[in-house]
Amino acid sequence: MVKITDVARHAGVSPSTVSYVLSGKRSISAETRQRVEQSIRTLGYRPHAGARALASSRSNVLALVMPLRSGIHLPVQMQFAASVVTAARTYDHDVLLVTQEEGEDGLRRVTDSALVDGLVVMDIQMQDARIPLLRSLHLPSVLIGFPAEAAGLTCIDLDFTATGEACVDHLAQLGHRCVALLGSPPEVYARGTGFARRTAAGFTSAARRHGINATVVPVAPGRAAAQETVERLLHRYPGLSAVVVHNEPALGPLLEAFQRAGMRVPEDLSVVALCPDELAENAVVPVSSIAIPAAEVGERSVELLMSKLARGPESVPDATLLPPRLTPRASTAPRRPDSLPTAS
Amino acid sequence: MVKITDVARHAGVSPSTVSYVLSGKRSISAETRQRVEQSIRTLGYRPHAGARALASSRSNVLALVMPLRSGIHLPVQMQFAASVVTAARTYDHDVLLVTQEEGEDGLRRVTDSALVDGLVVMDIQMQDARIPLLRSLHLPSVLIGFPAEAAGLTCIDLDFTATGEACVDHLAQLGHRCVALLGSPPEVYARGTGFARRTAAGFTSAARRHGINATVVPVAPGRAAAQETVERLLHRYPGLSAVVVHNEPALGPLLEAFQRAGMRVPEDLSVVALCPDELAENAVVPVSSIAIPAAEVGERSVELLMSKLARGPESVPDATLLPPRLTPRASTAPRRPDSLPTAS
DNA sequence: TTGAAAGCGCTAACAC
DNA sequence: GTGTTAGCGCTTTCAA
Repeated sequence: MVKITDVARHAGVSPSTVSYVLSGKRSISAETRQRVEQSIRTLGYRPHAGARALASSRSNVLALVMPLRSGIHLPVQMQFAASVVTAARTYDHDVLLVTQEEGEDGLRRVTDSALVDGLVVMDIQMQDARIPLLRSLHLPSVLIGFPAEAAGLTCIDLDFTATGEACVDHLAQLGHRCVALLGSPPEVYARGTGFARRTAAGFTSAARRHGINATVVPVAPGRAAAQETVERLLHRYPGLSAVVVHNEPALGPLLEAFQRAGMRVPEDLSVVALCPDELAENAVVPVSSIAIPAAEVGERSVELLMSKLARGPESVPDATLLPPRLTPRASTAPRRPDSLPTAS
Repeated sequence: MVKITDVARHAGVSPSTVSYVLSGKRSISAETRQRVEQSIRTLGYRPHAGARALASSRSNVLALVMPLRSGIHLPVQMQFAASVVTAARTYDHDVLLVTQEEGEDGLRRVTDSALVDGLVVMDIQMQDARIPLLRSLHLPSVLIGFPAEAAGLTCIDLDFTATGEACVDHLAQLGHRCVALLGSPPEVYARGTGFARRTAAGFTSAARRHGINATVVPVAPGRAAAQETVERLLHRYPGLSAVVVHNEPALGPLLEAFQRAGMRVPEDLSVVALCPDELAENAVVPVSSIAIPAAEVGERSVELLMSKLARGPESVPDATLLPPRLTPRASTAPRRPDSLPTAS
């Protein structure tokens, strides 16, 4: 194994100079730098990670805590992991994979042993058992998603309020005057789950702004529930010409139910969904949609973490909300003049 | 931070004793051990990973090299990653995520810097550019899949020969006497790709053993090609009553083509596929299938790596082939007596 | 069965 | 702008 003293000898300098050339933590004359860099290259020197970590109390590794069991959203998760790894490499860091299942012990372990310099924690729940630990840690962390009590934590996610608004804006622009948000199961709203409420709030306020008739309807799981929801909805709002679906597993069943009710998409009904692009593209009718920007979330979360690492926790905002991007597909079209909404 | 000397003092022993209690590398009197373990617990001691790595030249981390871009097989990949991480934890190791895209440089980096003790490399190609490097490395590695030249490497994968055989055995048992293997695109066979050839070999030899009429047909990509392949096949083998599909993307189109040709599954045609369970379950007709045993591959690959680490490279076989497990679903049924094969 | 002490390879004062 | 050197916290001889 070639070590720093070998490089130093080869370049005719001291070990510290080699170290400083590598870290850039003090100025080095151009010619010395050249010589050292050349020696590093010809000797194929790579600093010993453990030694470096011990001496500098920096491992240059960050933990990515993610659910590895969950069967849903895999493409999104992978995209996310990929962008975290890629972004980390950009900052000369590696990524240690920690499973959600290890829970707080996992965090403790990688943290107490100084294995990692910081944490990116995915899949944050409203009431997340790890939050207190994360708060007490002296290591910086970035959370994907917002817990109920987010003050003092660095969180990042899609801006769901803006997302709800964007959906309505899109539909309003197409002339729709009566819209519904088909959302999560009732208990999700009851629980006060953040993203569901925020989407609904954005949806509602944008509708008000546009002077549009709007309603929010929870959708219980299952094909039957979807069918029933649609029937009731159409009965109650005969003028309905557009819906926003914020309930991934229900998207297919809902589309089917509308079709069965004689509503063609997009001729009779425009549909916007909040779901992964893959799902939207492969629906019976390709669905206009807004997806969680997984790659961007990953990249930004690493940037936030690196900033905290380099410039302290005050250097980043508590919350960063990524703007939604709506991809128009075949499921949204201008409202047909004959499908006027009934007076609200 | 609590360090080993703190524990030593607290327990009234020397640092080395604490170290030995932790590593078990020399015998400790029961009462000393008790005392030390108690001190460790009350102080919440966790060895510093870097210091340990430096002193012992073992990082207790292994690299998982996987493709993070690929859009296919995600569930399988995730399952695999999950089982690698879980198995690694079993051996008190952590997992560093390295992307396929980093290629040989990535391997060099984590390897030369002593970041990891060994490597699990997924998605090995027949002609894999990383093989020479992997060979020259002094670190142990385990490859998922078999390259063209596998001698001296530790490789693990599903036993594709046995898989081809198992499919035929299943069909023969159901009374089928004329079967076809609908395989990969022609160029895959031309390239001599290992798993494709091995499956075909197993298929053919089992058919011979059973005295069954068998043919192997490559399937080009695309819906049209599938349709054409089916038409030609049925024309040429009017007595065909069962097929094995070893071509994931073609499965759907092939099923459709058979249906269009008037062959109902399983009444007129039994179908076995080699694909992820998820795909098999969600096909038009749930398809009897053999899946790559991702979780098992992951677990076993870690076991192999740990064995090489602990007992040397000679302690493990070069090749480990996992036995196929066929899951019967609705797509296979006894041959109908009236659909007798024509004399071959 | 246990302790003392010499490093492991690097970084970061401190000195010039 | 560069060199000297004292650790970083642990493991592992060597010695008892």
